[in-house]
Amino acid sequence: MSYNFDSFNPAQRAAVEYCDGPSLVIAGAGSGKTRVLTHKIAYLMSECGLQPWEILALTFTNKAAREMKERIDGIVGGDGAKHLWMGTFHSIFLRILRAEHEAIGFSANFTIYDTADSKSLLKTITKEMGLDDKTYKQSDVLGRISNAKNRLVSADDYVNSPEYFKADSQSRKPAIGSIYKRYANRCRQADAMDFDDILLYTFYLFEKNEDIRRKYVERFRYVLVDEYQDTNYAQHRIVYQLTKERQRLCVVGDDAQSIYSFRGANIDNILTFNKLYEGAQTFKLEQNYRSTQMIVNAANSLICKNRGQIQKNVFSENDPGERIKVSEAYSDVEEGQIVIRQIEHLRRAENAEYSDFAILYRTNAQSRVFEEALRKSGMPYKIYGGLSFYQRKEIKDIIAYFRMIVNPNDEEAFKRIINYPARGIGNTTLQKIIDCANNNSTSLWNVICNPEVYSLGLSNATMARVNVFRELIEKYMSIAATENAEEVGRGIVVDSGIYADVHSSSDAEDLVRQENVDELVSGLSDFVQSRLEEDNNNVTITDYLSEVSLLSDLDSDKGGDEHKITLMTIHSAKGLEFPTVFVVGLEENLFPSQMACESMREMEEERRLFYVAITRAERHCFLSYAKSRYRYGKMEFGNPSRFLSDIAPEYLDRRSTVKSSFGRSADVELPWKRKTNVYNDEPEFMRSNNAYSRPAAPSRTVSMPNISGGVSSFTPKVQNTDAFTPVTGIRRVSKVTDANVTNASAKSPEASASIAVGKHIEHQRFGIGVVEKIEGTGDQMKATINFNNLGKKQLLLKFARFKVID
DNA sequence: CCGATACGCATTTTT
DNA sequence: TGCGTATCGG
Repeated sequence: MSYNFDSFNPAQRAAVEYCDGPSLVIAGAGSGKTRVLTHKIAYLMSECGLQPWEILALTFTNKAAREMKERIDGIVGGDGAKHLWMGTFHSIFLRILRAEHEAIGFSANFTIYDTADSKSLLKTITKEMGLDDKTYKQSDVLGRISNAKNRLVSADDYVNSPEYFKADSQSRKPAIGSIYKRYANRCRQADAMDFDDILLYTFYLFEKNEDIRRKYVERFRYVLVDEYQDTNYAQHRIVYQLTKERQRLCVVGDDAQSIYSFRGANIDNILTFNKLYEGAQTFKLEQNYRSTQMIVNAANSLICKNRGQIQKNVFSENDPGERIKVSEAYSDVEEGQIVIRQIEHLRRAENAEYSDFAILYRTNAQSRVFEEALRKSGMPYKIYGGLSFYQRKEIKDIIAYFRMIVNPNDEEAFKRIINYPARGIGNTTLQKIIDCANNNSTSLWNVICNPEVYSLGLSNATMARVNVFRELIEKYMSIAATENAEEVGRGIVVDSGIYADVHSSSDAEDLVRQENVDELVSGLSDFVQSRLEEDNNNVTITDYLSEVSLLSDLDSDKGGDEHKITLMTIHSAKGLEFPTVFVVGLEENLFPSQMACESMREMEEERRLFYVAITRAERHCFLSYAKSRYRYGKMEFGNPSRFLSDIAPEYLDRRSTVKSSFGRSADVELPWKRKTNVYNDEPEFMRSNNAYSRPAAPSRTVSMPNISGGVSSFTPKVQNTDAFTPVTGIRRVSKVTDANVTNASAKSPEASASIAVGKHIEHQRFGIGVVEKIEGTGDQMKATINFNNLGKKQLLLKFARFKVID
């Protein structure tokens, strides 16, 4: 009956066991946080009598949610985890908003605008309002709006707020309020929400509909929040709405690893948790099981330079380990070589795998040099970051068609595809449609569906072209509810002319587009397939869209990427660990970033970022900086990062540091030492975003054409197809042609016939498992399979792709 | 309406 | 440097 806590330390165990009231788990880096979280959920189910659907567990990534579910199934056995309400804030609340759409005045199929859609709409709006789009840069304006929403400030609140108006006026952007107002109206008109709206509307849904709030309070008998240090105010308040009566919640996080305040995360949520939830128990997980003592100590000595943290004592009882090595390189290229030499050395000395290494940097642009160096030396690597699959133009175009079919009022989708592929509808025509829609407070789609009502004033020829488009969309709208997503998707890709368009030429660029389109279609096919296997319902394009709208960069760990060196930004490395980590580019104005030097808040966030970087390392951690590097095509000279001197010297090995042969010596007279620490922190209510650009720091750029010639010859090709070239975003290794896709979805009647309880089968996606139960007959025949890696799943044999192996 | 060329401007980004 | 957008000419 009692839970097995054998392998837990006292703090971990206490954190798992305490379920009666609010609790805050401060989980130092590498302290087994995920383990506590997953076991706590298992414990709630097995020891506290909670059903999985009575538990709400909020994470920050889809990947985290997926991995935790798998681990929970592993602990509990069976497939209970799939009934948990576990997912990102956005996906969980989107689900609730769709169910309660009437209460917020949206239709059930409202669209989610991604950042590009939002910016595009803002651009349209600034133009309409006759504002200068240099003063009202879309990214700035969107940042402001986003920030307001994250603080639960609606458009109406905003225009009525003297503070916001004053701040905007001071930065000479007094119209932001009216832009926000107009933006919000347009989103509503288009039946669309942006990412931040998901939280904003959830808050208002609960705030204004007590009955609905009660319903979910009743449902969620226990609430858990992971990465609490990265929640913003809106998320924090929503959690409070759901937990204030019962107070049964557990938040887990580490204030020292808060690195997303630029996106609105508010570290105060975790720092003041005990005030909001009085009597909350605090548990500190302080033993680090990941890293050597040296690494932990070095990280501690760094992070204690920040103020205002929760007191804790992270320690390691692992090997003492070796000091952190610091290397100085003359150039960015040499820095790459240093890293490579070190990898070669450790491969020989410790028999290390390529996958044991990670190269972490502050900005994506830094990946170039390492890519080049690794390619030259023939080492396999993979790069994370860059354009995700769903951000590619050809993919966005297709998705825009899907969006139109599901919600024809979607203005951004409309703008994107009205003339793609080209059908002779230009900007003038589009502008007329938009103006007309604005004047009549309706959607673009309504305007083209009722041209006589809204007197569009288009020529007959143009109107005819518009009608072709309208009929195309209408045709698919009418079949979207009954046909499955794959049929609809294939149909639209061909019918719209996209297929012909990407096949119109065969240069390298177009080949990539073709592959992407094929990949989307095969992804669609996979999606339909896996949904069909698990239940019998029709899988529509609406289902598909609601699945992909919150999937930004599809976690590319699909396989085939083992045995490779990992290159990524420090931000994306959060939560990961590697035996050996290289933190590169430790230079002033790069890390810490130039942008962070004005405010202490941001400087401390940079320091936490460095802390995160170091604590990714299990055994070896290497730091490096280059005295010169190419930036924006120019050679720049830099100084070593102040962070290097933030680490206590007894944990560093700076032997390899060569004294500078030109310029200033690294350890003497550093520019920031002359500065007193006066930071211009913004007023509290507009903090933590990038909405206002700061005055640029004086440039120290020096042009050095002679040197630049030599170095620029390393410049990699843009489009590369050799074997080591990583593909950013997701990749499916298999090339799936039309024919293959159809074959792949074929049923396997022979397999279904020979299946029996006790037999082993190999499923195409789920791997190997044992048949535990068979029920139903004919098309309804289902089997319960216990998969080795995934636990139990019910499959509908009619659709399942597997073979019997014994 | 589309292509070519010029300009300007650059963090981090789980959603 | 190199990408994304703005503008002009066909």
